[in-house]
Amino acid sequence: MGRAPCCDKANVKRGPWSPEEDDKLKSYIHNHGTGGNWISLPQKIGLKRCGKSCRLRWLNYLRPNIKHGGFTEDEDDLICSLYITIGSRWSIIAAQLPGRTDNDIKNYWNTRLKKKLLGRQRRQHLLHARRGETKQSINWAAAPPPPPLPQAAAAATPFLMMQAAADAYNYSNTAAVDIPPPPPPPPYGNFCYSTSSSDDVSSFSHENLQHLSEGDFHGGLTPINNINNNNNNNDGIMIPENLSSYYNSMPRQQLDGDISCL
DNA sequence: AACAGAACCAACCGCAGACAC
DNA sequence: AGTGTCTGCGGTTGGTTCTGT
Repeated sequence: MGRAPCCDKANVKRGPWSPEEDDKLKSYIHNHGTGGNWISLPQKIGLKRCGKSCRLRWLNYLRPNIKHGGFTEDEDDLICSLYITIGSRWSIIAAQLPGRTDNDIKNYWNTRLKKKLLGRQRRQHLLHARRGETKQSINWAAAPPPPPLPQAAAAATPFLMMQAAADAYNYSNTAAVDIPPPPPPPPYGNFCYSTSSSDDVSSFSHENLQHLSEGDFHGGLTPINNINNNNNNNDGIMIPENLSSYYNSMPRQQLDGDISCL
């Protein structure tokens, strides 16, 4: 036999929390802790809430030292770098940002940061166009079969795909005439991107990746805390040292799936 | 001033893995 | 060992606020 059901959904209150409910939850947890069981907690306090809802409320808003809003440029950069590195693992990203919750970061990313990043790409694209610079065209159909990548380089693939998504965005928003959007990028697309951009996050071309060894990603990683101190010389993919082993242990297929939303 | 659409964000939903029985 | 619940996570929804016309 398993455990008792979570809660009777017909008899639980839903929607925004009142200050009274917040007070009850906060003072109970302050005095007794969660007791390791969120499901039974609302009953003990006399709250008509689902245990899941209590947990969410506590973790995202009531627990001490939570920061809301007012994300700094440094935090923006860190979130972008981590997203590029590990995808939408919000709990891991939140763990790198003291006082921030995964929900907060997720909302912030979805509503602002994603656009900000794409906006940067777009501006850069326009700048290149204005200067008369040309980028190597992306020939999706004719791309040769990808040679095997070193494991760590393969781990960077989500970033390349994100770049491809950003470029697809640029193409579809800057063209004078309607050009059909490019087809979805192949797993290891034939991309070419500047590595000297003024963007906070720089990239490697696929070709460059071929010449990188695992050491370039592991031993020679740029520690994530250094990102904030850098200017325009971030010509690499930055992986937090304490996350690189975790990240590189993940199956590639799963990681690629992380950016399917783009 | 009124309305529409966009942006924001708190909360809910559903899934997968962990775990109790 | 098997069953079914619990927990934690990421994705999504829907209400509220903001902004532009």
